[in-house]
Amino acid sequence: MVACIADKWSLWTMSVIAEYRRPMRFSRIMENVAVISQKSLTKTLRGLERDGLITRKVFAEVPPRVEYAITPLGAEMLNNVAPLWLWVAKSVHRFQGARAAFDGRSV
Amino acid sequence: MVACIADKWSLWTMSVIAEYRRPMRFSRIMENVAVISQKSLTKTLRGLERDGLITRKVFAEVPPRVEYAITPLGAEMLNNVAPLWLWVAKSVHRFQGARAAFDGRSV
DNA sequence: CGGGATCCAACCGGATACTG
DNA sequence: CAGTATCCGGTTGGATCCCG
Repeated sequence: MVACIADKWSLWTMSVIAEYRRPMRFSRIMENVAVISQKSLTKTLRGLERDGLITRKVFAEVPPRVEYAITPLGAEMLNNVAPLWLWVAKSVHRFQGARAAFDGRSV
Repeated sequence: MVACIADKWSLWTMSVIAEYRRPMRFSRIMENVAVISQKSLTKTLRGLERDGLITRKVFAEVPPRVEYAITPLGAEMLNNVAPLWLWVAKSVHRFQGARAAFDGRSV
């Protein structure tokens, strides 16, 4: 549990919902998380909801409408992940350098 | 790549090596990461070495000796992960609360 | 539209056995 | 001691079909 940090899609999905700044529908989320399959998105959203990071609101309409939104806990988590994410982005070249050296040394 | 953050064992392994503050042998690492299998530890260490987060030094002795140590990049990464880790630890009860509410509501 | 159900390939990680 | 090699069950995630 709380796999939302390590999970392949969770952080990306959360940031998409958070940046939208208003309730977001399933299909719109799927557009923005791009290559995710609908099965994985469903599973990811359920997990996030389960952990209290997003809310899920179903409207009894035809066609159905379901809206997702970030919770305070979710927003707080994103804020806490941000610094690390920025550091990684800033340091990517160092990882790549190390990787290249490693791969090259045994040629 | 740079899966070292999401990976199941990488962070734990890194922190064990870092806290040891001197070169650490394979078997000692395995003792401290407790339940890890030796296969997974080997794979984890190789990945960390590949990303430049730890060093691996092999001594031509019998029996063999291999020593691992944290690199500056590795130490820096741990420092950047620490705040998030602390926040998660501090907030675990909130996740648990959300989880309990979610599980209980559909009974 | 927002899924659920099913099938399937790929991968992960543990257990065990063997080795230089 | 520090791995490598093999097997194997469980999970992940995509693709497809169906449904209210």
